[in-house]
Amino acid sequence: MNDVAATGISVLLVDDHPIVRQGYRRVLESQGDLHVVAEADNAADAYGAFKAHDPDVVVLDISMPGASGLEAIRNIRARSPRARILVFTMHNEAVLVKSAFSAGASGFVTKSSEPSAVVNAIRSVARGERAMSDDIAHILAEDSLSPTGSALDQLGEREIEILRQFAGGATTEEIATHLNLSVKTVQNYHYLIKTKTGARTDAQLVRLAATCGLTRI
Amino acid sequence: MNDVAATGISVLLVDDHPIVRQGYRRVLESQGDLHVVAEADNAADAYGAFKAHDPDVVVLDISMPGASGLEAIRNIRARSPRARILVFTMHNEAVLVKSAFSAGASGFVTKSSEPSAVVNAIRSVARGERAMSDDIAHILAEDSLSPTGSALDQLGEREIEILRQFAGGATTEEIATHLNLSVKTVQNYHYLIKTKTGARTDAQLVRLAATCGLTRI
DNA sequence: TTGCAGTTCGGGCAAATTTCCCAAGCCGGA
DNA sequence: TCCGGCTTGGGAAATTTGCCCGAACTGCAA
Repeated sequence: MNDVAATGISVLLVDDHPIVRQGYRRVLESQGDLHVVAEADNAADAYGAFKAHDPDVVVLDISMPGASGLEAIRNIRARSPRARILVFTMHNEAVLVKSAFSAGASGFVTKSSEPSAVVNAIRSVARGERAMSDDIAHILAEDSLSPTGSALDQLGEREIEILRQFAGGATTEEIATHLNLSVKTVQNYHYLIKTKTGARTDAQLVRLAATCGLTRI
Repeated sequence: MNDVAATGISVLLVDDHPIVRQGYRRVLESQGDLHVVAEADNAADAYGAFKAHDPDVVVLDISMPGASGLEAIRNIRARSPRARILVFTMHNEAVLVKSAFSAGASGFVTKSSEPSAVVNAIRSVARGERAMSDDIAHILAEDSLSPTGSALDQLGEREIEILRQFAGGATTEEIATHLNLSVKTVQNYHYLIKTKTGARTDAQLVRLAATCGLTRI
């Protein structure tokens, strides 16, 4: 690992908006100890940039076109398990946060956070600690009060199948017919899937299914 | 009007993410002729800041909580018809662009644009010209050639806004709070949107919003 | 063999939401 | 001026959700 104390923290910025990257770069560099050594504007380039520059921390927005940011996290971590990745996005859904962490992220900070919170999160992640912004901690705390599991891997075979059809746009009756189940059973699965994944909305369920590759949009 | 040539261009930044504002501020100020004289983090404060500082250009992200950005545009223009407003957002839906211009915006630039395109757009708008980024021009052109409008074209601007938030994972109550509406009204919009678009399921609605670029997954 | 744990399947019932229908206010165009 | 569309919400019946429950079936291990 780099000698962080002596050389400062090197950062790889991944975000699809050029001017946003430029803005972050200036904010981070004004801190003195943070140095943006590379940028990438999509998930596919992120790993190449990571390999080329071996940054201490990857700061990455998961809402990007093309491959999902979650995939980028998995991609980088699979080949460089010591990589520190800080997710930095406007989204604050519990499902997404949990997916990001289980994909291998070290931190999760929303864009609503103060700049100081963001740079502190970068420093924490560089030290190998876990970091998240206050709003994320709150959402996760709220979510953890119900004895749910983590994300999609907690679902059984049937639940996955029903989630797939549901996210594909099928109605409850249609799913019941397809699978020769009673409507009530499908409704119960629907409810179970929501509680297990922590989704509070059907829309969140669809987004989860999409980000996990269960359905294509 | 201010003497732009002699004093430079004063800018009011409106965006709900503190670090994003900070980033823009640094990028713009590095240009020499652009000066950020005020910031606002929501549509409600935008007009107050405008009145207090009388900036040459308002740079505003329309995807904000609270009153929609479109409302902020109308708000400012209604009371100060000479205001120059440049919409600066990640969204690139033709419907949104048209709504923004008819609300009184002078320009529309996406965050995918190069920083140089953004600052040039600010200068154009300050000179009283209309400005838009290349991708927006392309989308508008494409849209005007298609005989069959997108499914979103039949929706009003409120419906679009509610659909965006819904597809983003917000609950009915959250949307009602964000937009200062009764839950009942949001429910009615939800129903109306479904019937207008022909979606029979919330999941289909999310997919529609995603394929139309209203939301990203 | 027994027993435990997990998955699948569905009933029940109160609470919430969806589905329609309706109305009033506002604004822009004919 | 009148018409039509958008926005905002009330009302009431129909449906779904949220959360409880039990039962059958599986595999697995003691």
